[in-house]
Amino acid sequence: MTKLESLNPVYSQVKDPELVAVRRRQIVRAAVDLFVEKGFHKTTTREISRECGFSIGTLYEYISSKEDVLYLVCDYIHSEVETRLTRALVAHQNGKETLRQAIEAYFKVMDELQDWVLIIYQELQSLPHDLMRHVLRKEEEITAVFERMIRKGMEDGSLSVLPADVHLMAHNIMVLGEMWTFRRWALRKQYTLAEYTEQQIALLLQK
Amino acid sequence: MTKLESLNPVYSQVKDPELVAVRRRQIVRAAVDLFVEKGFHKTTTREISRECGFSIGTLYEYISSKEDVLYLVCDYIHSEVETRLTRALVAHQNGKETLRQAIEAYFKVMDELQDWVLIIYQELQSLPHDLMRHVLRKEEEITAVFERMIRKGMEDGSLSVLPADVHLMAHNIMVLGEMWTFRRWALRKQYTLAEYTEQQIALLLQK
Amino acid sequence: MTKLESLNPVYSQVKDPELVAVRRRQIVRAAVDLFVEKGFHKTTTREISRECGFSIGTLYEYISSKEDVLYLVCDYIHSEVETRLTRALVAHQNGKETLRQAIEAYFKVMDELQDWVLIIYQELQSLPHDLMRHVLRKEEEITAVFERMIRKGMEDGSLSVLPADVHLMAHNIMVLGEMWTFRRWALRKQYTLAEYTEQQIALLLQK
Amino acid sequence: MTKLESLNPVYSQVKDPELVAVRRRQIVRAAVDLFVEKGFHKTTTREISRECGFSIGTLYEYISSKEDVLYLVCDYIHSEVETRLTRALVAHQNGKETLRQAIEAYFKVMDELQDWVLIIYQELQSLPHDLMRHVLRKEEEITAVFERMIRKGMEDGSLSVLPADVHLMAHNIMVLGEMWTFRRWALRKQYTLAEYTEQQIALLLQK
DNA sequence: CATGAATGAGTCTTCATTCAT
DNA sequence: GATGAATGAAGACTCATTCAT
Repeated sequence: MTKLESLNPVYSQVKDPELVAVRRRQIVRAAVDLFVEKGFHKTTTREISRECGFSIGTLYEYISSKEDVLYLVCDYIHSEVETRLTRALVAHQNGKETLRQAIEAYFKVMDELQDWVLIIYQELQSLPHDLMRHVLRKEEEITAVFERMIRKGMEDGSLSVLPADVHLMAHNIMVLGEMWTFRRWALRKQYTLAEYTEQQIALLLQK
Repeated sequence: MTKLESLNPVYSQVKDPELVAVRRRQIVRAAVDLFVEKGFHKTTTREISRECGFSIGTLYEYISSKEDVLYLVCDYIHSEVETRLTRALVAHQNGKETLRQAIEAYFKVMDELQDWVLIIYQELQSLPHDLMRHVLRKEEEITAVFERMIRKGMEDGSLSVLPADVHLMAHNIMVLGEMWTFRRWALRKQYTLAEYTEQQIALLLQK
Repeated sequence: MTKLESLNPVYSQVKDPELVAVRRRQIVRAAVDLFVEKGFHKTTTREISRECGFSIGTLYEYISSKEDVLYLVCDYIHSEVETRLTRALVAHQNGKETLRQAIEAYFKVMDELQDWVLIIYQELQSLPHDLMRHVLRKEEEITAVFERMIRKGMEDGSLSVLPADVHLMAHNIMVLGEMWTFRRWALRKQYTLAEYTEQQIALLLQK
Repeated sequence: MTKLESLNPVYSQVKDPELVAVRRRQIVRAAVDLFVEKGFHKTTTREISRECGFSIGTLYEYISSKEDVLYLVCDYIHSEVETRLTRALVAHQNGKETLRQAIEAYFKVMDELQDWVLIIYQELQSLPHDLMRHVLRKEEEITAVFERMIRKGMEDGSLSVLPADVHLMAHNIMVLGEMWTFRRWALRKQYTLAEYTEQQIALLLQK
């Protein structure tokens, strides 16, 4: 955590890294709820500090702009996705089975964190360029997890995917998982998460 | 056009429908450019009116809130997508071939209008609920176009898709097309549009 | 009417005095209702013209500013008060009885036109100085009616009022009548119009 | 003061009640002058803040709408009337004499604060309903002061008023006092304050 | 470290009035 | 005489950010 913190592109006035971590966790928790409820633009810094339980002045001791809060939130959400995904991953005999379970786990995480995932989809654009790059890098890291799994399956012969398709397929898995959140207005009318997952896996892995 | 106008949820003070259509086209043209450049939130109504070449008062004769402009823009973009897609559609002997060409056409449109499509993805959330519904309905209409094509292919035997998968597949086509715009930060590094299209079609239609 | 019109301080583009009178009657009728409903400031000229049934351009053919409408309305209300008051006046044997009946009639008119009278009380201040003078003159004219009656009563011996009090008493009658409208929030809880009238007359004429 | 503050229907962002009181006094002082000069509608919030000596943002830390300023002003004026009236009241032997002196004092206050009283008469209508109720309640409280005095005079036999007339008489005193301000265009031509007071008392107390 | 009052540029929106047709 | 589209100054209010305490 402290290592991540030191890489953190968000500047803080306060020097005690322990305290910074604690306060930022508070900030993220408060902001996520508010962003879910009313979006980034309609949430004020005052509301965030109030929800955090400290003053607006204190808030600005730990960030240097409202966008920083959005970055912290996006970063946290990605971490949460990663954590939960990793936790759910179990190595199986063959790569195909591992991938199938990973997709299932991933879609489940998307469902659990749908409001949060939506924040990333909808508010990312409001980040300044350098902060956006950080977030996109994380997205790519998660994508890479799937890419590695696909390769595993190809190596052990359980999956037959063209080498040229591997990268794309990983992206597809990511997007089709996120799609469960950002197309929920259409998909929820027709599918449960289980049905959606099963059918997408079938299409992806070409039964 | 007048029929579309009458269905239009955006109120105008001005009674002449001809003029309303003309002015709104101006508004959309100006706003699209500005939204592409700086996003909806960072674009001011004054900038829009200035770009239109008329006064802020005149702008408000044709809309009743800034959100209306966003709606007009989203609506226009969807219409443009629909128009170009329809224009590109040619019936072929079998449904599979028609679908393949449709996907190709659709992806091409996504590429051409990528900045515009991005607006819908990024700013839709800023629409009031009733206006958002209108936009989502249009999205569903386009999705339905693909659904019908898939069914055609199933009927003439050129496509073998499970009935339960049809709806989902149509959504996947839509999303994988849009993904070319909202994941361009990753995809452009690896694929040209032609490559991307070819590979996605291969995956979708399971050669 | 045309004579009054010619004295009218409100300028009209239109030369046909007949038409001016007709249109202005429309304007007053529309505006009175709107002013009662939402007050002068919150009523727009557009609303007035819409309520009149003609365009905003036409409205401005018959007035030269929004304040003119207010003046026309105030003037009309005063005329209406005067007309109804005059209509109700019947000469009796003695002046005291005449006055008593006049007060009764006046209070009744105040009650009937309470919403209108309120407009004068509340919006008069929005008139430019010269128009306000016109309205106040009319108020004085009505006051003078009561003054003359009191003098009649003094002359025929039915009323004993000190000469120095005559003018003031007339003003008091006016104000106590108007008070029935502008203090209705308090008076209505305690009195009917009949009770209010009876008691005020008793106090005024010192039974 | 804090007790009054807690009953205050005007919300402030600022927590320190001491400071709120100080700033609001500034606001009232600035606004009263401006309202006297140009009326509520023609006074802008920017002018108020400028006159206060602080920024528009600061103004809005202590109120939440322009109407709040009007309420603060009305409230202050009433308080001032009450204070001055109370200060001037001296208990005399009998109730009639006390009342006479009270009326005199009240009329004197009306004269001193005529511009301020006029604000209440002319701008009250611009208050939202709930704020208007607060103001009217205060008006009733002052009215009740006179009512109690009249009853005192009835009890000690110095005044002979019908029980049914007490309430009305109190209202009449209030209105005839305020009339000195809102009919000054007519009354000033004929009376000095002393004359006006003397004659009204004579009429009210039926020599 | 924490506080929160102060700032003021910036935003959307309104609406009385004009004038070309 | 009638119309109504165009104008743009003006107004209320917001809110991210700072800085003295």
